[in-house]
Amino acid sequence: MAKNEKMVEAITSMDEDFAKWYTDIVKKAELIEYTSVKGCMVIRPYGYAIWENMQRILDGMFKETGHENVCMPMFIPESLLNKEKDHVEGFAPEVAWVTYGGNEKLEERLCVRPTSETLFCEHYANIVHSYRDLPKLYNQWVSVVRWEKTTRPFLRSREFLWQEGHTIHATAEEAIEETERMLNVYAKFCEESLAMPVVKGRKTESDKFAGAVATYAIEALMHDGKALQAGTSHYFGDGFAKAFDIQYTDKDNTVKYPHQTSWGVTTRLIGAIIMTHGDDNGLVLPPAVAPVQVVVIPIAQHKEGVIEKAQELCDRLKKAGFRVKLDASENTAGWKFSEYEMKGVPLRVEIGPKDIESNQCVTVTRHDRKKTFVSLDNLEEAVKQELKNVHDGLYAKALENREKRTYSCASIDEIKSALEQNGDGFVKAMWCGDEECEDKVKELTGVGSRCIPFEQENISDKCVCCGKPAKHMVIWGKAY
RNA sequence: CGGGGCGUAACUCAGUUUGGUAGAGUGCUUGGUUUGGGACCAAGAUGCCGCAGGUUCAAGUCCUGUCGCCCCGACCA
Repeated sequence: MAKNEKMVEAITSMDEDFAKWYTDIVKKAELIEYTSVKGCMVIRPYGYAIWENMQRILDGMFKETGHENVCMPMFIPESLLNKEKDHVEGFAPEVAWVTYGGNEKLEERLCVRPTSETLFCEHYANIVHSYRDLPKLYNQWVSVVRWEKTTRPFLRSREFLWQEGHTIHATAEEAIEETERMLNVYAKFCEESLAMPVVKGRKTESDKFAGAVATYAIEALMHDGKALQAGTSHYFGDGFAKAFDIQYTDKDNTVKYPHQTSWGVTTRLIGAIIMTHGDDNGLVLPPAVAPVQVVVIPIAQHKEGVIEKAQELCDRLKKAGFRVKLDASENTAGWKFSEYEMKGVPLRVEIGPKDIESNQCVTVTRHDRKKTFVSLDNLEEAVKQELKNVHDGLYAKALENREKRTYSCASIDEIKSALEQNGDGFVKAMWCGDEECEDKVKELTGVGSRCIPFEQENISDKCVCCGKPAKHMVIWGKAY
């Protein structure tokens, strides 16, 4: 028991201080290291491997839906950024500027891309001339810079990695369809690869992307009851096309403006995984993106034949396509157990002299520490099943937390008391569509609008704030 | 940008009130004993005390300035 206490001491408990728990995890699981520039972090091999797995899966989904990867420059001349009014107003306060090249002051300053709509538009204006040139379905995997005032690893850093899809279409219908398609891709990815349930919906006018006609988002609920935007997809209409003079000649020989979209997810998703699945023993990784899915730990490894047998299991699992690691280091077995729990490895396989005698091994699932004795004859099949159990278990647990923390409220007082009694969470409440009411709800209750879910419910007929006829059910919450 | 906290060994921190040889635990290295939930013994290595001025015989400690980081708000992926 004394030993157990020591394990818990290593990480601040979630209940005691969620923010500190979070930073403990990112440091102790060796995901990141801080650098001398505020808000800029080193993503260490273990953290980066998670991102690489996400990239691989998402990139496959993008390719399947017809997209091509490109790479835009990282600098945007000020005049280019300024072309679309809403867009520049939204981003100007947080861009970083380059004013010198070597010792020479630049004629025109360059901003370090905070997002690349303007660059894609400039490019599209050059290459799109005919309906035959459409659509263009482009994506890029790059980093962007936003000079944030308050920073947190993965959740809000000054430089972050992301993918940004930018597409351009002949018709509004096609572009809207694309916007929805990619939002669905994100939702599918979150649920099937990250074991993270999400709510799909549309952002309110005040919350939409700078320059967009409509912004759609997937919203997830973290373990502490705060909401996290996990991905966004924007429909631009022809606003950018007009601002950047992108035109094409249609079949009917008339000149038209095309319609555009953009969509993105970022390394913030790593933060989402941590805060959705993690516990007081450390990180818990969904098997689909875990850098190491299975760790093999030899027990009493000094005894003859143990390491060899452990190596054999490791090789078999590798051959079967799992990401597997053997830890034959000098550390004690107990130390290794804690270490890989800290690092969130979904499944542990223990093999010792007693197991070898009876042709078995022990598997332990990370999220519930359930031990299972497995015959070595069907190791691969059992591991596959246990990894599925971890994924399903994580999803169920996350969903349960979200349901437990989702409150339907018909009045401001109901919102207040629900949050007070049960803690932060998603509040479902009706809204008249008026921005004044949106602001007032936030002011009175502390929760802001997260999205207008596609799946609507009728909580009541009246706006939760002003009592006038309601237009939508909105999900409200405190945001990261 | 407001409020709070903190910069001393790789990490966590003591030492600052009252100036006087730079400390502890963990980790690291070496050797030995251990090994089914963060083992034990012994020996060792490791410091521009964030940075720059100032006061003083003497500064980690006092004064002035400055930089950075963390947390909480407001804003954002």
